[in-house]
Amino acid sequence: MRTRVRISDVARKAGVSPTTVSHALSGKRPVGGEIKQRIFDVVREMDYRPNFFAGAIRQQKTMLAGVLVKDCVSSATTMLLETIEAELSLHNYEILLGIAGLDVEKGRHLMKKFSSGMVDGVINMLPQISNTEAIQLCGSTPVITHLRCPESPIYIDFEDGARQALEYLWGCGHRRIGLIASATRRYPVVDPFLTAYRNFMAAHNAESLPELEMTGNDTTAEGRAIADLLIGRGVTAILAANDQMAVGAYQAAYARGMKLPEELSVIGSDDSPLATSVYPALTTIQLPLREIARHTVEAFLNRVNGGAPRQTQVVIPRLIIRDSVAEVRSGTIAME
Amino acid sequence: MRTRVRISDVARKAGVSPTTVSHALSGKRPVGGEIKQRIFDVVREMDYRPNFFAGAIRQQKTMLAGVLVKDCVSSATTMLLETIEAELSLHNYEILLGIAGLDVEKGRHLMKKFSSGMVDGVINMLPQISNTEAIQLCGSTPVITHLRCPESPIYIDFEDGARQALEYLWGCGHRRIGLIASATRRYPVVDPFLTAYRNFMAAHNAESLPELEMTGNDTTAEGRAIADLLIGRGVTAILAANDQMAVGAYQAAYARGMKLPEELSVIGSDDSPLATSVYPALTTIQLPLREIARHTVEAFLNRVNGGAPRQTQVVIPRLIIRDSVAEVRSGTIAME
DNA sequence: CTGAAAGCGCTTACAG
DNA sequence: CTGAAAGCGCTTACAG
Repeated sequence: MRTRVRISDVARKAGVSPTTVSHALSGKRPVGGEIKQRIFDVVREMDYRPNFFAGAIRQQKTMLAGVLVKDCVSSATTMLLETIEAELSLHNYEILLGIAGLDVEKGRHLMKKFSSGMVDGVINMLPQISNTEAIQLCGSTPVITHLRCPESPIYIDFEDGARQALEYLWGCGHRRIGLIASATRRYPVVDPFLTAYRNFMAAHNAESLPELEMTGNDTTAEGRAIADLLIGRGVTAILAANDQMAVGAYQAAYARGMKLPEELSVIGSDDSPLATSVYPALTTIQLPLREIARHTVEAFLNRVNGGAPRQTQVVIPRLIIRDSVAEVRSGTIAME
Repeated sequence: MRTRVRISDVARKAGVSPTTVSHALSGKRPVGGEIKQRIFDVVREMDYRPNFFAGAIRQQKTMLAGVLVKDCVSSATTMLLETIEAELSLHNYEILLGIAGLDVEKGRHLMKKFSSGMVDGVINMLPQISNTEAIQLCGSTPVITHLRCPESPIYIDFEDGARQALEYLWGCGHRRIGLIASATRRYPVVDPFLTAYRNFMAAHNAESLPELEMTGNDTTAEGRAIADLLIGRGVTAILAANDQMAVGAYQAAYARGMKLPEELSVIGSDDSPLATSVYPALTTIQLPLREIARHTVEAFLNRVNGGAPRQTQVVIPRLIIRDSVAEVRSGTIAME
């Protein structure tokens, strides 16, 4: 029972050569009608399945993409992973999944292991491994680093997304807007949310208000603590660099007995499932995931097939308006 | 550049046979100190990495576990996937990930593909594919179906978890408790939450209150709609079969301007990241994930190594008390 | 239209 | 301690 049936078993039983069985199955060469029929019958009867890797080793292709992620729980990764999977499976690629946490060593280990012939190429989404290091670790196996570097196939214009959010808040009369930027998103240089914030305030002749620019580590708990500080400093609205931290702002407000969105407006980023789970539903910056996945996979396939790296594609997020932003009461606007 | 270096390249350069290189690397046979040194030097210099599958095919082991999941977004799957990964990687197994959605055909396709020598065994977590069908699809490749069947290595005693939650609510004075059971969890027979609810009410000489037993499809939206009905029927507390639906109950209450937990107590299940993202933090039933993953992986390895299926292990969830349950005001208790 | 033989890149009896 | 040869299960020139 535990012993697999091989192509030679099928050949023997069908009274032909393995070569013919192989060709009948792959269709790469014509095979006589009657013989073909007999082969298919035997295949069905014996439940023969060609050993995938025996073929792969001969053809020098595994049809596997190694995908390295930090975790599988945070919604940003998870949503991306799922769209990338969908896109890859369109091209008959399966995913060899590596979950490395923030452990540098585990990341390196996995990348080396994957690139020893296990996969045709790897997609590096690990924050702890730079593109340069990834290339070195992967040797002759092509690797693309997902974001965070000039060589990434995709550049998400977070700055524009943040600008859209700020414009919307401004249009609703908010003048004292708190920012919770992300400490992990440092490409280019600093979190684009911070750049957007400063540029926006400058463009509107508002003071840059450094006491309202904060940076958090992406968790709800941190979002809550920072938001509490910001509320203490009199903000009427908060823009957070991800939904987790935005939801932390909800908690800070609720803990003070404030009403949302009347007493505090909040905007998040990512449009994770969280955004529609909380009350009121969170207005948030949505990433064009399909587009991102498509470009990423295209770049991956291109590299796997020996093409040169392509130009980075710029992608623009979009503000999804839900129920977490209210107009500032006229009294407050007059203050301006 | 794109051409890989083979063991024979290393052997030639080091002036030894491939056999010796192989043994030096695997350590399966003593190799002379000086020669060994030379081999290691050449390996480093040429950046040689043994082709994983060439070895695998010879050894009839791929060290890959095929894991089939419905999605990668819902937190229950995601948390489980991550713990299983951690456990598998302890045994040097990597995960070949298949995301099948609810599509029956895609699930079948992946299972067949995986079992054609790609993996040593598969872990089936797809609701749409029963254990019987999985076994048939996998042929000679061992497969274990994660939950939902008597042959599963794990049985989570959801009924006991629900009982704990009901007892806690009862102890806080709640008498009119609404239930939102899960439509997808039908093993054994019906959602154990429903069984627990009926048994509990019977044991406390309470009427079974069929108008308070509802079933939802696991989403926040559905949880909200059902909770709205239940609130209309005068419940003081709601027990939901997952956190998503529990959070839907939050939304229903907030939409009516009710205060949580004073005017409505809520308990969820799974202890997903959502539970600590909402306000007030959700009291919920926690699954012993580590234990589940450990047993599952043990069963997997056992089957892969030719062992017979083992007995199902029963695992008990545990109520995590946070801030979403309040005591019923004395006036209401008097009603009893 | 069909088959015998070589080869993918390794590992492992077998022989020394 | 070392190497030549066979073999893992396929595919694909090569020959007919």
